[in-house]
Amino acid sequence: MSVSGEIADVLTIGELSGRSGVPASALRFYERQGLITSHRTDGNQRRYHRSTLRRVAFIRASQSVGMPLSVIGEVLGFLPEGAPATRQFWMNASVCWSREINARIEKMERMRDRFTECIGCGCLSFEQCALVNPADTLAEHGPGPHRLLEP
Amino acid sequence: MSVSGEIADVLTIGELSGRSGVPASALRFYERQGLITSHRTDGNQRRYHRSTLRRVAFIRASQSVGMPLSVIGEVLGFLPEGAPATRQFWMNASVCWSREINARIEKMERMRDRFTECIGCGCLSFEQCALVNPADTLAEHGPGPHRLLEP
DNA sequence: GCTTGACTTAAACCTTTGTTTAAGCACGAG
DNA sequence: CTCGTGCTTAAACAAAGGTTTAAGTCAAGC
Repeated sequence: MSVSGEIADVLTIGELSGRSGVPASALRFYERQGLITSHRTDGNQRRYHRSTLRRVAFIRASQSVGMPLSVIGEVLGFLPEGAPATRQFWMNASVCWSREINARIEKMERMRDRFTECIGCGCLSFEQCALVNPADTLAEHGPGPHRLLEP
Repeated sequence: MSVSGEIADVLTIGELSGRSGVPASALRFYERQGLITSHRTDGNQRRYHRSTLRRVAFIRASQSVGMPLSVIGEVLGFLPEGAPATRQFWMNASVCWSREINARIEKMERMRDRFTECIGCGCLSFEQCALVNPADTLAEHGPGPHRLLEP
C-alpha cells in the first residue's frame, strides 16, 4: 500500500473505495457489469487506473439523477478502454442526461396535473384517466411522450 | 360469472382484473400487502366490492407518478374498510401527491443543474460535487433538501 | 353430471443494485 | 519470516414489485 497522503496513479480497490466513497463491494459489482475495468497484479489483485475515479464519480452522479446502470453503461461504452475521457465526452454526456431528466420532469408534471384534474373535476373519473396510457410510467425509458402529449 | 355487459356491484378477481387492466396476480399481491380487501364465497373465492375498482385505479395512478406501494398503503389506510372514499379523501390524497411530486421535480432540477455545472465549468470537478451529499438520491423520500439547498 | 375455464395456494423465480459471508491468498511492516 | 490487514472468490441474502408454475378446487353451461 502506498504511503498515506501520497497520490498514486494506480489504485487498489481499497484506495479507490476510500477516494470515491463507494464501497469496494459496489466497485466489484460495477466491474462485473462492465462499467469499470482493472488489471491484475501477479497475485490476482485489482489495480485501477486513476481515471477510474472519474468514471466512478460519473456513475454515482448519474445514478443520483435516476439513471439505471444499464444506460450509464451504454454511455460509458463510448469511452475508449484505457484512455481518459475528453472534455467533449463529458459535455455530450451532460447534454444527454439533461434531456433525459427534462423528459422525466415533464412526464411527472403531466401526471401530477392529470391526477389533480381527474380528482378535482367532481366526476372522480380517474379509473378511466389512469388507464388511458397504462405504459406511461416513470420506469419507462422510451424516447417520447407517445399518446400522452396528444390532445 | 355474470352476464356479459352487466354491471355487477360484486366482482370476481377476473372481472376486477378485466375492468382495471391489472393482472390478477398483481391484485392478489396488493391484497397480501393489505392495499385492497375482499370477502370470500363458500368456495373460498374472492369477491370484491365495486369500490375496489377505484382503489385499484388510485394505486396504479399513484404508482405511475412514482409512489412506492408502502406509501400508497399508508394513505389508503386512512380509508374506512368497507366504505367508499369521500371526495375530500381524494382531494387530500391529490394534494399530498402533488407535494411529493413537486419535491421530486425540484430535486431532479437541482441534480440536472449541478451535473451540467460541474461538467461545464472546465474543472471537471464532479468527483467532489457528486459526493457533497451522497444521501441525496431519488430513492430517498425524506422531507427536504438537506445540505443541497445550502449555498 | 361432466367438462371447461376460472379460481385457489405456496413456493419458486425475475430484475435491479448491491451487501454479507465464508474460506482462503497477498502484501508490507517489523 | 511472521503477523495483521487487505484482497480474492462464489454464493447467499436483501427489498420492491410482482410473474410463473404446479397441483388442485369451484362454478357454470350443456
